[in-house]
Amino acid sequence: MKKMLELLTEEVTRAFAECGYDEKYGKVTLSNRPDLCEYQCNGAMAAAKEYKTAPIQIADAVAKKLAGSPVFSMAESVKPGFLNMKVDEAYLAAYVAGMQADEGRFGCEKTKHPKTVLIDYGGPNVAKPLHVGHLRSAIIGESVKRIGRFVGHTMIGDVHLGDWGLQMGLIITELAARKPELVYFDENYEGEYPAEAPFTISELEEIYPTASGKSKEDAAYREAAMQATYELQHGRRGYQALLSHILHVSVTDLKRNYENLNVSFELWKGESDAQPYIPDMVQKMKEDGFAYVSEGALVVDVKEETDTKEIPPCMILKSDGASLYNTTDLATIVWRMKDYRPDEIIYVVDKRQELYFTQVFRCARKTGLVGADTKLQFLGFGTMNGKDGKPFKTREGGVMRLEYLVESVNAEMLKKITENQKSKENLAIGEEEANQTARMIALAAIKYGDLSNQASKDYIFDVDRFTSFEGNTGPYILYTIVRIKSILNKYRGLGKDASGAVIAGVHSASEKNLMLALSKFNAVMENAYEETAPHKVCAYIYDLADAFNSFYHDTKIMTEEDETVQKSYIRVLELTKSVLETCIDVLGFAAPERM
RNA sequence: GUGUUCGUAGCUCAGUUGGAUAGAGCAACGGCCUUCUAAGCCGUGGGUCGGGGGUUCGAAUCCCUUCGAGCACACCA
Repeated sequence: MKKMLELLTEEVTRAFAECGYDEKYGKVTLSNRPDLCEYQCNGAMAAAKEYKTAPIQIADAVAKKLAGSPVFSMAESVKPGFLNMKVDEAYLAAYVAGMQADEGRFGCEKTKHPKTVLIDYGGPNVAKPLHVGHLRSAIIGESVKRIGRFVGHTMIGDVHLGDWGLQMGLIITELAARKPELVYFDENYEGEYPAEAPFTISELEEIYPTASGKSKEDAAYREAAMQATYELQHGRRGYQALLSHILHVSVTDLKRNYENLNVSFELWKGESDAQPYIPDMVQKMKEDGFAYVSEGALVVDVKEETDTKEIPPCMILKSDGASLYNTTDLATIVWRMKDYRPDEIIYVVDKRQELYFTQVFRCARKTGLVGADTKLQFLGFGTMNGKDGKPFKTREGGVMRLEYLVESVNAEMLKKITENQKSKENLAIGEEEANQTARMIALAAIKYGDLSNQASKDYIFDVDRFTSFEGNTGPYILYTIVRIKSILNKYRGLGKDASGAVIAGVHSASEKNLMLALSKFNAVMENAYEETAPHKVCAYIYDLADAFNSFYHDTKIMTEEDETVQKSYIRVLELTKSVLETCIDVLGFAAPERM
């Protein structure tokens, strides 16, 4: 379906043309004076210059042409040269009915030019628990992926595991110190290695920080870890067997954690997967004359004339010949292009890495790793701060595990639900349902709290505010959906059925308002994808929920006596519910049945 | 130092890409439940959009300048 604004623009454009003015002036936008009108067109003021005519004269003429239009119930010209319009009720109702007939899409067409988009988010490290720093990447990335998918693109999420480097050597070294008898450390061993890992996830999570701490104080220990890293990377069998154990144990745990956040990845690739591509890539960069030695390191210049500041070259190899983060990221681009040929790669990363990624992107482009037809997009997100405005920490000042954060919000939510249940004897839910509901609301609180802010800005993670059931919060959105579900259940409980009915006209101002909000759905979704801006979906559902709640308040649906009108209401409710559910689904959470 | 992002109500944030009287939520105050979930709805108060200058019919939005804050600036990831 065409967007409402497109349809209105077509109509106004026609009027401009009929008056002899250029069509480009007919653009209709949402009104910023809702007290005066629903839509407006400012084209007359722009046209005034070209035609040397008073804007109000142009607006008058166009308004006259719009009189009697089936699209507008009101179109008038105002003071300087505004065109103010209200959409016709029957026209609007028909549009909304069209949305409903469009099962699952609600008027949002899939893109005519579907792209393959690889989206890199998550970025957890193997053997280290997820902490709050991983939260934003997961939440934002998942949402962008879902929005893209809804709009019709092929979205491939890659977790991009941190599974390479010294950390692996550290773990192996510590393990060797604790259990030297394991076959993995026997260089002469030639048999098969055990299928069972010699450690659990909690041991692993303890081993790494211990080893990391020791290496900072003990030079010999650090040396051993570096040696182990080297041997691992150069094919020592026992160490590679250990690596796959570490990976397996760690990834299993990571998957469980991400699942709790309703976040999933199509690809579980890591930095280690890029390593095989490094030698050829570096070789080619040298041969093509892009890479040269500077201060001992191999670098590629990425300066451009339009730069407002000196951009340092992109380093490919350190002066000791070792690879580094850049090398891995570039080699990752190599396999991504080879295996998936994406039209676009989106990096959902902390915004502090922006300069670094411009270097990598320029280098990839310059050296031909990606062609001009592949877009590399940096989606940087801001820091999650505590109530004090400083980076989020535990009470002790440490990094908070993501699991603990989620658990504490779950607990807080369960407490609130339990309290609330006391006042609702007839709606009381069991303990198990309460637990599950609490988790759903908690997730909505966390995700909505994050996503409703612009991704690129820092934001304050305020548990009390996010878990509040009042105002612009996730719980408020869920509550609205639950209210709708409740009416629909009651309606069906009476043995009634409105499934064949059509949305028949507008019956009140609040219903029109609700329909106006509904009609924006397709434009919002497309725009949210184009601007990779989940917060626009949040703003939309808040508006929609608000419009619904007003409608709900002054419309008695169950006691409506006119059967046709009642069915029409029910259909509007169903559509509102579907649109809200579709929206929260792309944001990555869902609504319970009751709360 | 260079660059960059930002500064909007007491607090947390929007602001449709230059439009009319700058909007929400929280907090404060006042109304609305014998009727579909009051986790709701309706209303009141609260602003030199950091300051100054400019561009034009018109600026929170674009340009300059100034003050203030955050962040980044090749062998970490």
